[in-house]
Amino acid sequence: MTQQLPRTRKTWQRDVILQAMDAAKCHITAEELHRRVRRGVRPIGLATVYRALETFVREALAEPVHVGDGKVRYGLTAKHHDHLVCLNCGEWEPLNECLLPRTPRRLGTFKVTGHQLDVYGYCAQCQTAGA
Amino acid sequence: MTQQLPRTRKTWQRDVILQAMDAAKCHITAEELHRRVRRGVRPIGLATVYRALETFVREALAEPVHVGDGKVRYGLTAKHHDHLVCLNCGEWEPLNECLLPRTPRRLGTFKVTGHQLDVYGYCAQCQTAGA
DNA sequence: AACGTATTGAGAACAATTCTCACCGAATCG
DNA sequence: CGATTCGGTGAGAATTGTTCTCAATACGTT
Repeated sequence: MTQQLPRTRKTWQRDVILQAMDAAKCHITAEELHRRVRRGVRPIGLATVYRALETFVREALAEPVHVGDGKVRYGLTAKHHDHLVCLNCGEWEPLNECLLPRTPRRLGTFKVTGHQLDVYGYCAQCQTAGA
Repeated sequence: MTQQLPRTRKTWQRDVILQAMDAAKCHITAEELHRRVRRGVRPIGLATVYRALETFVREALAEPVHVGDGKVRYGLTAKHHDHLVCLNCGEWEPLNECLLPRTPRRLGTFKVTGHQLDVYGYCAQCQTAGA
């Protein structure tokens, strides 16, 4: 399944999408990103948002997260942070301190560029609810 | 979104599903689980598999993983392990050593029961391909 | 400026997951 | 032990996040 990376071209759409990601406080879904990005003068299609995100991920510029519901969320690698996820209610919140401060650069032949950590458990509310 | 946990009842279907999960070497999808489970004497519906998995997750018996494609995979918490995920080709593999051996039991008011770590980067093949 | 080719947009297509609803059966209570 | 209650089950429909299609556009190079 190895693929040669095609040369990526610079487009104003990707710039806008990157700016929107940078403006976001936490990881956001492609749909949410699309909603924000379409407010601009020139509309950007949802498919383009998905494709841009795919490219960003391949370039290790962005990282996918899968907390909570079935939607994938994306964030800039530069603004990396992990999450607490409640197993009972599904709520999640960003985690300030990174529990994995220094990952090794390599693991065997694998070249490491980043990570995504979800800490599972129960939030305060669900604990008192009898979880 | 807090929900009271209903008392869960013991059913043979859930036992079968749990056994199938225990027999699996790594995390597997609900569909794959269903395929294995339907081979038995009495068939089990796909919806039941999804519902059982949801219950197991709420009880911290199983943990969801989202490596690679768009499918969610599940594994027993007891057999926990993390993954390496290639950003370019999407391939992934289980990671033997856990990079986060001891998570704190609590983080603020949050009660920690486990975690899921995805280490991102590029596999050997994609590195040589010019990634 | 012209060319080759990656990128875009809109909607259709696809697929993983959830929902619906009638029936079943595990746990509880008298 | 038998009745009752309410969570669980099955099959398929429905939902919805994501990818695909294809003609048109526009980077970047020559």
